Amino acid sequence: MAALRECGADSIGLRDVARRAGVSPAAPYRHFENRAALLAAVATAGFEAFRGAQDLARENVSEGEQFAAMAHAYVRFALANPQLFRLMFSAGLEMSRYPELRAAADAAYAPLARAAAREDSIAPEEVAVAAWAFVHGLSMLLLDNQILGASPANSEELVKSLTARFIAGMRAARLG
Amino acid sequence: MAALRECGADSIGLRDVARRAGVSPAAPYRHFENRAALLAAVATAGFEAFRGAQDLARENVSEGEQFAAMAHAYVRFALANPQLFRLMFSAGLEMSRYPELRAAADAAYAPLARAAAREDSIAPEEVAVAAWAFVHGLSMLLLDNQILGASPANSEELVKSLTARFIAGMRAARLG
DNA sequence: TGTACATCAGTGAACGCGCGTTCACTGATGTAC
DNA sequence: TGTACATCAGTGAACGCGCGTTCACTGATGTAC
Repeated sequence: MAALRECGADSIGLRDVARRAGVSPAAPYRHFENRAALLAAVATAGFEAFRGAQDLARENVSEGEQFAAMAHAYVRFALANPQLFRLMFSAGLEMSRYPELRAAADAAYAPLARAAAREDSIAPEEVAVAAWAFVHGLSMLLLDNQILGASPANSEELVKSLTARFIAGMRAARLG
Repeated sequence: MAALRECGADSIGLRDVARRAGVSPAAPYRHFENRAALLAAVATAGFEAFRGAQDLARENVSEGEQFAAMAHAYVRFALANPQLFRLMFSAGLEMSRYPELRAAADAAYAPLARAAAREDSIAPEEVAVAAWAFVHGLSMLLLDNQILGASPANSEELVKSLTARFIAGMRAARLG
């Protein structure tokens, strides 16, 4: 069920979901209180899949390369599931009203944050947020086609070199 | 006219704009071909205002502090004009169909890119995009209330220290 | 100076559409006796 | 083993709504002669 709307159009609606599930528009109300609750559930599933991708990315990778691998996976997930990614981060869902969503989002962020925090023992939380901002911004700009000369299709090299550069910055600052 | 919709609600519609301008729903068609053209025009004005804010931020600031000043201004603009910012970056406007929009967006990015490029003479364009991704991601995460413990209201300190950290990284990597 | 005309921003009513949501209902499933 | 009943996912029609867009129109403004 969660898979359907990842490749969706411009926005996600309750009727869309019902249609794709081959079911009448009223059927979702058997399972969700309203549209927002449904979206929250989809976003929660999205964060869980995202977390899975992050965990997968850091498997069989030496500790020093984990952050890079997860950053690549972060952007790849965004580009592969644009609608889902937007829903997860920019749909204005009230996390406070959906505790599982909050939990899933936090859990999804944790591995990346941990890997980034390892790079700076003095201010681990700060460096984690900075790293997050970097990969998230890169994802967004690519998704929104804002970077002149880069498209979601040909972005892999750009992502790799920018990430390497960012990591070099983190490490150099730590040593200095 | 451009000022009205900055404090708008969840999304911007043609009828919204007409309503706020105190005018009938059909009136905008005297000036714009359709909704997309109107949004493109608003976004263009947004980028021009954004560019103005960036230019203002780097005035009377020593060269070494320009990037920091512009990064702060970038985030401040996003938080002060959430709807406009989203329209500019995430509304899926086809820049190729609206050359003035493309031009305004490029012009708005230029000052920040130039300041970032000064920090690394070997790969100035790369460092510019990385810096952009960082400030953009920070803006987005704050706007979307994703950062636990930070809200648009109390974010100033966080932005300052993260930016300082990012700059330290850029500079340390350059020297190393 | 005065009249005729083109221009053009704005009107207001209407259109078709898809949305979220409600409603009384149907029909299959599983459990109690 | 068979009957009665509760549960519950899904139906399909309807609701009110706001949207983007079209249409024939009005009325003011400025220009040509």
